[in-house]
Amino acid sequence: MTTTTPSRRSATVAAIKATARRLLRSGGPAAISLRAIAREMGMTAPAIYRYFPGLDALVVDLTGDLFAELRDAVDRPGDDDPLVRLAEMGRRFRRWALANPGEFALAFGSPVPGVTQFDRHCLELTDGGARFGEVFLDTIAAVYAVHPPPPMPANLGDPGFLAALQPYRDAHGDRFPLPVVSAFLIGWTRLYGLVAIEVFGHLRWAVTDVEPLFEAELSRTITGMTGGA
Amino acid sequence: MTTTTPSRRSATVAAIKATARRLLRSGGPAAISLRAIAREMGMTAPAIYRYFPGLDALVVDLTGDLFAELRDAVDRPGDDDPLVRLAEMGRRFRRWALANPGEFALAFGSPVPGVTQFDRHCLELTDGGARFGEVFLDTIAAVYAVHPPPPMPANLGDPGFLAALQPYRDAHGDRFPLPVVSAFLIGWTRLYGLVAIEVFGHLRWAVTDVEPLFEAELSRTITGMTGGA
DNA sequence: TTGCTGAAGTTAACGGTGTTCACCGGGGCG
DNA sequence: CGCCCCGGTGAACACCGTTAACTTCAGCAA
Repeated sequence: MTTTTPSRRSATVAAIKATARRLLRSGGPAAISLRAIAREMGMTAPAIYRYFPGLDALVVDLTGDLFAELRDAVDRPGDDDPLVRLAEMGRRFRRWALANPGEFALAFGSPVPGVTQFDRHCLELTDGGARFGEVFLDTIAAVYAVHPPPPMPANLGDPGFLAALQPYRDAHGDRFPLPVVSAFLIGWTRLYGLVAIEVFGHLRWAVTDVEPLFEAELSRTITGMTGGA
Repeated sequence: MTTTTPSRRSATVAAIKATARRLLRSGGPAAISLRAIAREMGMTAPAIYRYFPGLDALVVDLTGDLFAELRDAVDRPGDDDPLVRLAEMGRRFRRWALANPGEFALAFGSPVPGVTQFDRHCLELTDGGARFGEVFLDTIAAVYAVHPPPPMPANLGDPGFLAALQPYRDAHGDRFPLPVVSAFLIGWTRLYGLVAIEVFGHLRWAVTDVEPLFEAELSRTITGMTGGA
């Protein structure tokens, strides 16, 4: 058990991830390569295997950090009306994604590369996704502590849907009532769609500035959470 | 001008794309490589350069085909109520995406690889995206020929938003009235979000079966197109 | 028939990638 | 002192895109 300084190892790990992050910022996810990282650090690529079992593991680890960073960037504890806070969280999410497109692509883009890492990827990042969703779930719960929840949409009260919620239940138990979960799923899906379609440029054939659409859809979603249709 | 059989060349082009498609189906977008294609065809990789200027061009070409195929898979000419037809188109889109995740990732996933091909990619596929959106625009126009359009959401009547619609206008002119465009943008964004989040597995931490959520959001969106909030 | 031309494919090579293996230097501990 | 093992190197293998030079061969013209 030669501990040396245990901080030395973790410092190198942090340096590796910082270098990977820099490559991600400048060249997108595909620019992250072990050899490029090692080159920038004045090392050789095999040395990184002392710290990570492979490139995939490094990327997954980095992505986990991104979820935490994004959670901090989005979370906005305050004593405002939770509805206002929720809207502001949506805007902060969009702002972070637009400012960090490569990071967004890593965390929320298309995985599907090799079927091999696909499962491992998802399993290890389940925690990140769940903890990220928690921030929104908390705020929506705060909303429904003030405003009455709207009537549940059809299909979302079925026992089949309740059974489909098993993964969520494993992560969060019964901490949130069903209307909160339902509102979260709808709101998060819309927010994801708006931001992903903008960051990935899939609406560039139609519109140059997505912000008006975003604001319209955001306010429509927020107001829909309290009794609207 | 030794034409030989001009069909021979186009047959080889088709064979190359078919092989690429097969690799895409079995191993995702990252599995498409010139060497693998050539290997499966009993050729060598440089031979493919007689037909495509490079891997990127091949992938872009293939993606263009996917847009056309998807348009055919989604389009449902019929004399039903256009609202019913629109809902069925949404379901067909989801079904196609779930059955062809790799293809969906190629057409609607995160680009962002190298900044180089990014622009070229988008420019060449603008046409595909626009022609694909056309199918939905047509149907929504048919909807509003029968049902009255809902009140325009805030922000989407601003002159700023009208100016932002320039790319759309370049592609489609003034063929569709503003409420049609507005309803399309909202509906398409929601549909994209629902399907992408499911295909990419970003909701697997919460839910095993997205279908109830999809159906709830779909019907909410469809009904919202005719006077609902 | 001969000869040219151009399309289609090959081999070899360069630089890039992840990953594995054998090796080695040096610091902490028994 | 001697051992061990952590962190690093170098070489190698297999894969990738891409380029250049070369061959092969069908088809047309003189």
